[in-house]
Amino acid sequence: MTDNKMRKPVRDVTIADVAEKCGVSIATVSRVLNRKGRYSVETQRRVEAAAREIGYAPNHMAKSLKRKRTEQIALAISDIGNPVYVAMAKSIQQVVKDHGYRLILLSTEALVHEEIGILKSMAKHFADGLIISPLLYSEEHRKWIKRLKQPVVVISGIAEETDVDSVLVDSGHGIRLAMEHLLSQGYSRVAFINGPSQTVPGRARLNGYYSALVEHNLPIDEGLIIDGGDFTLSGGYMTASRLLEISPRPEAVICANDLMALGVMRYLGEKGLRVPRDMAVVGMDDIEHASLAVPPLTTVSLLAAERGRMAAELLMERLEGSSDAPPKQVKVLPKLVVRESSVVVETVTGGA
Amino acid sequence: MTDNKMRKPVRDVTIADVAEKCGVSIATVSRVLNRKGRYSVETQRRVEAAAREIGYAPNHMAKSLKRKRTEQIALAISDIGNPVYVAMAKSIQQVVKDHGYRLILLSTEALVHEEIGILKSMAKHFADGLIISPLLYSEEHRKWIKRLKQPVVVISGIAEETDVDSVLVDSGHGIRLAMEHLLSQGYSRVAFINGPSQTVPGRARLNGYYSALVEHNLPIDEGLIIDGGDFTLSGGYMTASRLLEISPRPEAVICANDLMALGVMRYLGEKGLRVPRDMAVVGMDDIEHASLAVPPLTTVSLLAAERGRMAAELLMERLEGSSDAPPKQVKVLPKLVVRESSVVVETVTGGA
DNA sequence: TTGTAAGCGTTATCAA
DNA sequence: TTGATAACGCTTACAA
Repeated sequence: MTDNKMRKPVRDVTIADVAEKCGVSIATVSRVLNRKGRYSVETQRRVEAAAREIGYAPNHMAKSLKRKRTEQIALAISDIGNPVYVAMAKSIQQVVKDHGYRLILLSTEALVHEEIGILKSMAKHFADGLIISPLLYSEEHRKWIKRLKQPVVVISGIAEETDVDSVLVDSGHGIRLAMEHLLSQGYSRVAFINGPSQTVPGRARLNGYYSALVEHNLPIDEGLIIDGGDFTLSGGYMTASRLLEISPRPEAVICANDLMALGVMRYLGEKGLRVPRDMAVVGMDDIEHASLAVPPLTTVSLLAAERGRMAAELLMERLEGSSDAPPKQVKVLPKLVVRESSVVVETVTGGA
Repeated sequence: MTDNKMRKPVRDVTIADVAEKCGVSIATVSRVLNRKGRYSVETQRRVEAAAREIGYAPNHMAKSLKRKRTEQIALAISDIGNPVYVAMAKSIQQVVKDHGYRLILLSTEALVHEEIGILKSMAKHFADGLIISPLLYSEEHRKWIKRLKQPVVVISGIAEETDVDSVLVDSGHGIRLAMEHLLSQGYSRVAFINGPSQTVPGRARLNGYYSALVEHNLPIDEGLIIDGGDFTLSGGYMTASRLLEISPRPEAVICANDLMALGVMRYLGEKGLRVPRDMAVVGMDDIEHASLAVPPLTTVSLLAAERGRMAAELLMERLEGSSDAPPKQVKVLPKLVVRESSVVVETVTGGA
């Protein structure tokens, strides 16, 4: 209301301005503002007052250049729409913030060249460290990660590479847990809807499915395997129709992730099939939507939040401590979470 | 395998190394690498070869300091777990990338002091521009935004502030659309589950509910209003019980967003109530899950993706063009999306 | 067409 | 306890 046409000042206020303002050198100002070195209380008072008064804010670019650190951590994930990555991001955020870093989230939209692009720009020093959960682990990934000066932590499936810190979870084993559970419930014809099979998680899960079959002396029927597309809700929904084309109809289906499982359940619901009575459904990831689905979805937790936390801690350790310790691989075990979408419904007659 | 203990080089390769390598000055290297100014083809060849050979990557901090631009845009959103913000982020990402900027996503976890923190650190020049969708618009927000040198675009409800570029949507009007629709379907006792009522969207939606009642000469019954907590799935689920405590039971419910509506539908489902037969449900936002819910959820789209795109374009315009043009406010109209969760089910007897 | 040199805003190493 | 001053790695006049 009162401010008439006052343009924002064109040059911004620097350390030199506050130095001049209170008649000390820029060195002193820097010392006071960073609480480094020695200075009198009186000087401190004056510098701080001056800084506040003229609205000084340290220039992050200059600081970074000089200190050779940006105080930023980059997190590269393939899809911010996927609750699993959201969970990871949140726990990572927590850890890095506690250590004084800002987390910057980079979404690659599942594009490999975007991932590589991020790796490349790490070389340009726009962050001090990187946590990446690559969909693919190509030779190019390896090459770039090796070349980087900053520490990198990979969140992935089983170890593709032992040269780099990583947090691993064997999602294939998760699929085996799911299969075991279904068999124990009496289901034996179990279909599998996979995500993109060329990706690391896609491949791991498919292999898990195969080895579960082998493990239990079940026949391998390629007709029971559906390539689901893209790990999304609508991906699951859209491929579900192919599930119903299989004949005889499978008794249960394992989906490569919860989002797809949810999509499948919805399709089944629309077609009038009841879960688990007409078909049992198991997912993977244990996202929030899973527990609130109707019926609540049985799933295999891959402990996303915990993996995130661990990855962040690994990174902080590198950043703050022994940067030349040998690479660490920390493993996490998938955990079966049984809910109603996969348990045989007995006639409820009150249990004793 | 072959690489024995070769430590990553401690100093990284600079423009000076390239210059030395091919016997030209650093100025020439800079010119070639930035394709600026004049140089012979021969020089270009040599510089480029040398750069590639010794693995030169421009130092982003130095470049930023000199050029006074980071080539980064910050996007501050309150919850990366909310699909609405994801949709926004994706379309913003698209636009800024096309203009050569990197988008960095900052999640405030709905904490106001985090929002302010981001505003403050903008003053430190860690990004060239900011898009923010504040939950609250306090005096402190205003103060900081005004002080910033970088352009800021606010994505919000109805204009709180005309001093800054903004993309607005009147979500209160959206609630009115929902109400109108429900009334047209014959529902008249309509409850309202709100998100946090101290937030901008919370307040706007509540006001929308009131004015819809007034508009249609309906009695205002505070008993029909539930403060839902936090705009999340489980928030909706958990408050749904209070919905059923209202007596007589409302015929329909409008939820302040889809996530909460989905939570409500699940609760109702568990309690054996059928939607819309026993209670109609309408949400807001039109997230992907809404169309795939059972039954598909009627909702009011607030055009998140489009608002994101517009905000980004506004920002790019500021950055590339007339930075002293008067602030722009662009408005977007909420749109009703009718699905099955709110339409009275006639006995289906085949249409003409 | 190329090179020299002056910054960008800091931090940090010296002396004073 | 303070102040000059030299970097940090780059861009960009200005000269040559």
